[in-house]
Amino acid sequence: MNNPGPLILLVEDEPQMRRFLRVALEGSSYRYLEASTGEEGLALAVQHRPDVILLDLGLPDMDGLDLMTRLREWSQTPVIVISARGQETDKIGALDVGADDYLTKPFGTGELLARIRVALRHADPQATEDPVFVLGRWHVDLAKRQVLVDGKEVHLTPLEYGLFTTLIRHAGKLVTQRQLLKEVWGGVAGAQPLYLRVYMAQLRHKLEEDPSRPRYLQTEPGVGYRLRMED
Amino acid sequence: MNNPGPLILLVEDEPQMRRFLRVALEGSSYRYLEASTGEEGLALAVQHRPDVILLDLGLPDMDGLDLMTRLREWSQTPVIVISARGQETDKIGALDVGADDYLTKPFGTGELLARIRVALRHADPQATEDPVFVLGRWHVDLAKRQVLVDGKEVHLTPLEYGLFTTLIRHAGKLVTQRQLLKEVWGGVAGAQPLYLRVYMAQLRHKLEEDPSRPRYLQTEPGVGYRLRMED
DNA sequence: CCATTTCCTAACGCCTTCTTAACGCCGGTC
DNA sequence: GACCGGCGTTAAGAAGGCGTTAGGAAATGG
Repeated sequence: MNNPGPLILLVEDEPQMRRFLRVALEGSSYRYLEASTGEEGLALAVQHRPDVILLDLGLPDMDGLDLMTRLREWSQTPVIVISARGQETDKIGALDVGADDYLTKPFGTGELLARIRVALRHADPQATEDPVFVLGRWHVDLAKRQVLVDGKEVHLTPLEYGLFTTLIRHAGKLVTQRQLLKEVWGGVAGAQPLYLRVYMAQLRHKLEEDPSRPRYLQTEPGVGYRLRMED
Repeated sequence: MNNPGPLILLVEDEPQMRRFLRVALEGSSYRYLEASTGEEGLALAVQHRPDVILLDLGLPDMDGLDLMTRLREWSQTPVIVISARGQETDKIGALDVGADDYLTKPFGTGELLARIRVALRHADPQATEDPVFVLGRWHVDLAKRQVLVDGKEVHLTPLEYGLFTTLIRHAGKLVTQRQLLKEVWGGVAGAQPLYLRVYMAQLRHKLEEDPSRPRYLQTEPGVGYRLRMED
């Protein structure tokens, strides 16, 4: 469950490029390592066994192709080459000594991340998980429309689920009664604040440890409700 | 079997481009097939099981991404997308629905061949079996359209099979009634939720141990159905 | 053209879900 | 300290959705 996320190794000597790559990887829940020379990169690869390697060919201490060759003597880790040189012979050379992809600078963050996903998919075809909202003992998979409490599935009716996910969408923020009624009941006339009381109670019974003292599903008297994020 | 060289499938509608690709592959000891439409491409893929597919996104009869999706339902064959569109969103979209590489026109013959070699390298030599979906006592061979329960073949009508595989394709996820009707009945007007009730009942009778208490084919009242994965 | 399979449709009873009402609790106000 | 409004809780009735069955229409295949 608490998968720490794939590990990416950057082998890149230019500080500017390293910063760019770091920013690209941050926020995508990847862990990453940095090396500024080929030798350092090889050492880190041996030590930490990254899931993907991003390799700049223009290194100061050794040729990128040599590094590829030495790496492939013992490791099948996917390598995405990043290079300023867009010559076809460069690409062919890198791909033929074992690189899995070749990106020419400049390139976009989105494409890089997509190609990293492809590389990860190749390494482990099974692992294609949905984004999951986690809070305390709750795991909510919006794609599956599934709610787990302590790993056990809890069934929610359409209105319960709608109310719950509306609060999740505005996690941490206060949501007014009017807003909840509009988003969950679809703006149909006849929706009353009473509904919220009833369904919040049902949600707390199904989800909260102590429904009478809700930890996360909190009431903001006279205004609305809030999904509390801090612990 | 004597290895006659990898088989490449070209899916490309422009004759000019097809000629170029054909020339690129000739002399490299590749065998190749050609399709000028998406449907033809899918048919050839099913029949001949190519080792690599070169796919042009700009097809006349169907969207390239749809073709990718339908192909990935049963096949892990590496796909190299070839496109005139170099937009980053195009690349990301194609890579995320299962493409293994993305080449923007124009490109060099050498690079294409190198990327084909990468794709062939990725293809696991021993993983040539049909993709089989296994769940409990069920074995579903998506390529052969064959369903086994406890090793015994169970016959499903086309609609039953379509409904079942649609749920398999979204295994674990909830599929709304609207979605099922659209994907199985093809968006034809007149498709009613009643159909789902009838065919789900038939599926449960043919597949579930206790049809009155389905273990896998579950109803989400008011929303849709789900193929439950966990036990 | 006939036999067989497959699909559509209607009817009925059961079950989940939604709505609504009643009541008790808590806090604030006069 | 009594009143009042907002909230939580529970339960019961209403409404709608679902499973099931069966028979006729349509499509399929020889």
